[in-house]
Amino acid sequence: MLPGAMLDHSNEIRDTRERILDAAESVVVERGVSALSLEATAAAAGVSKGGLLHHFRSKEALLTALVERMVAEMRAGFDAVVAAEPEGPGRHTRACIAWALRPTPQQRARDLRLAAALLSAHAHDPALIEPVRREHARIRAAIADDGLPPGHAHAVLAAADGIFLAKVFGLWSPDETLARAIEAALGRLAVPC
Amino acid sequence: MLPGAMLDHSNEIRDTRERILDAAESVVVERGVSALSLEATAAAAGVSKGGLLHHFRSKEALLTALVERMVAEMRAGFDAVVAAEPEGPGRHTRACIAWALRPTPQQRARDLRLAAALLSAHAHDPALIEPVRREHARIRAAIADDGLPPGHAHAVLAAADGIFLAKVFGLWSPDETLARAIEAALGRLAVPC
DNA sequence: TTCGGCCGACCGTCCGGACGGTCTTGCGAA
DNA sequence: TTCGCAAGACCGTCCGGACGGTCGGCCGAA
Repeated sequence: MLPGAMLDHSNEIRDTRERILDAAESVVVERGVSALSLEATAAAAGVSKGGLLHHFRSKEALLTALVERMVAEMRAGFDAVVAAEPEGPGRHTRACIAWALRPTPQQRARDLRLAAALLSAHAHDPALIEPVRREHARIRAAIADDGLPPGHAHAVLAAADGIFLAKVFGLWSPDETLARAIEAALGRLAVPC
Repeated sequence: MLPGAMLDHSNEIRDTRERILDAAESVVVERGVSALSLEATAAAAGVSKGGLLHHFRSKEALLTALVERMVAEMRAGFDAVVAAEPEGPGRHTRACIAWALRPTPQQRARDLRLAAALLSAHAHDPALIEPVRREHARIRAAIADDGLPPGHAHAVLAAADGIFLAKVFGLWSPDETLARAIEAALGRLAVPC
């Protein structure tokens, strides 16, 4: 056997898991939280129900994995935005602004999927989104130690949360012009005074 | 029969409906969205399942009524806060700040119930929260015509949304000190410049 | 031949909703 | 005033279907 084959095999296993997670998100995005069943997920992933349960021993395990992957993606995305900001006071706060109001195309596509993971996990059991709470606390800690007045930094964080969570519920999303204006307004809070 | 008795009867009917709606919210608050079944709601309301279905012909009808009541409460609450703000530019924007960061004790107690209605309705069918979307649009319209730069006003609205929705998911809630600091920071965006 | 990923039939449970019945209430006729 | 009756609030049971999860077996790769 070629080493490549082993790699392929290993990747296939991993791909199946990822494919199932992708499928679960797709079901929620396209048909709503209430349609997220093991059968529907398996069908969308091109796998039998037994096959799905081979990878995730229960629905809760599936949702836990969904949340973990979501948090990892959010963390990586946010950290990348932080890295793109110049060092100095207000760095993390400005990163919040950029993350919420200057989403990359990939981020834009992923937002709905992150929302799907958050909503479905929370609907099944609010305790499942504990990793999200921890990640939020991590960002709050960075924000609080950002060299800005705490009120300013947390106001910006709240606004970023609001932009994202309003999109989660499909309540509202600013158009490009308004996004730039909001960005400018929040920017006024993100500089040392 | 006394006239009072007729009134009592009429009130009882109304109370039963309200009691069922209260019970549904209680079930969600105490046991999560996934525990919201007609049976559980009926039991919590002290009514049989048949009795519940007499007042709400389907689960969807129950959730629709829940959302309608929630929106009416939010609208009344917000309008009251607006009325308490002095007239002039930025009035609605400052009302957003007060609504999110200076909740009355009653508001505080109701926030969890509003969250329960929002989450359970959205989980069942995202289309059910359409009234919430309309109410949000109404507030946006008021905000946009508030005599402030649109970016500033919408930044404040986003922050208010973020405070509330973060509480919906149990992600975070600022303590009293931080709330005052955030209020002050947002206040800087809510005055004509 | 062994092993692990995967299949698909099956089970027990729960849920939404239907239905027929009971009791109280309001009201018009006698 | 009283009696009968229609209406509506509410009850308790039942059913069809969907869902989460189990289990024994299949099959290709090592």
